[in-house]
Parts: sequence; structure tokens; C-alpha cells
Amino acid sequence: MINLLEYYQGSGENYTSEEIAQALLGSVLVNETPEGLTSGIIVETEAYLGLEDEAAHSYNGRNTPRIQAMFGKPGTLYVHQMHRHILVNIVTQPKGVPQGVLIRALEPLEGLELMTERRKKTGHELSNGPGKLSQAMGISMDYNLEHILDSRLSIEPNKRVIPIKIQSSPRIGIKNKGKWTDAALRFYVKGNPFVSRFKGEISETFGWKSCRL
DNA sequence: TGTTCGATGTTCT
DNA sequence: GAACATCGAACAA
Repeated sequence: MINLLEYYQGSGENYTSEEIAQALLGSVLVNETPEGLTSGIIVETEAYLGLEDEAAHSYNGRNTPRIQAMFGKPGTLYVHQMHRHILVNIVTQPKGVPQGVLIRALEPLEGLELMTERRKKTGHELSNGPGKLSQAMGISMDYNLEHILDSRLSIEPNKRVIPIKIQSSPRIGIKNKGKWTDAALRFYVKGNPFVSRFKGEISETFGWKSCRL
């Protein structure tokens, strides 16, 4: 089991972005704002593999002001806007290696009322997509370039649930990118209804081993 | 249950 | 001017 917080502190361990993407499933993301605290369990992620990945913003070493954060150290937040929506990534590789993991969906845990107010939706519509979870948690472009260990957005050190089964699939919305369109770089918790475009049977435990938090 | 289309900011052609 | 790591409303059947 990868200890993410140690990794983000700079433990010197070496993990691939795919490994980090899977280790994030079951971790608890917390955001503190003046309006209140919201948190949720990560249920879906996607890995973006920097230089060679044609689907990544940092493909081929492209480095513009917008994607500066991708070149930061592990745990740096890369927050960008897609149409009207905010998307959150966490950098996975040492400084200068532009790889990251996109957080795509959360199972809400705390601050449900605040999330409902922000989203004007309920149930799985609160956070079953990358733009939706940012709105539910109140994450804005201000978070770009901050570090997960030194930000209003953090990972709970003492809470963690374990997925029964991690599924992988091609990433969502990647078209005309050769082999990268089909690469299985999306990871999600099987049977959890907060996964975007969820289909199939809802697991009794929402896909988590044994107890909930 | 499915497809289409508009909003909107940054980047590249 | 077009493309895009999205979302939700509007529409068709």
C-alpha cells in the first residue's frame, strides 16, 4: 500500500503515475472554505503521462503559463478551466516531469448540505464528474500551483478505505490521440455509483472492503 | 435512452 | 478561427 502523504512530502520513493492514480482511490479529499468544510472519497481518477502522452496538456514538453504547475514537485495542484468548469490534477512525478492525475469523481462524505447548495443537485449528481466535484467542493483557479500539503485542499492522513476491485478503462473525452485514445489510464472503484457515466450494479458497500469510514 | 448543441478561456494554427 | 481532460438543457423517438 502506497503512503501518499509520505510520497508528497518527498520520501524519495518512486511510483508510476498509474500507481499513484490507483492509490488515490479510497483516499479522502478535504476542502476548507469560509462557507464550511466539505470532503469526499476519491472514486475515479485518470493518469496523464506528460511528454509522450498526446492527450496531456504537457505533451512534447509544451510549457505555457497555464500548465506551469505540471512541472512542479509531486503533490502540486494543477487546476485548469475546461469550458466553464474547473478540473483538478495532482502532480505525480519529480519536479520537471509533467505527469499528473486528474480527480474525476468523489463519494461525498462531509458537508453534504453545502455541496447541495453549491450544485443545486442531489445524490450522485453532486460529484460524479471532474467539473461537478470542483463546484461541489468550492475549488477555484486560485488553488493552481498550491501544494496538497500546504493548501486549503488536503488529503485526510488518517482516513482511508480500500476498493474491492479497481476497474480500468480508456479515458473520457480523449479523441483522435492515436494509441492514447484507447490506453487504459482511467481507474475507478467497481460498483460505486458516484463514478461518472456509471452503469451496472451498485455494490452493497459501494465497492469498498469491509467497513465504511 | 439517445444525440445535439451552446457556453467559454486558453492555446495553437 | 478551431480545438478542447465538460456539463446540462433541449430535443427526437
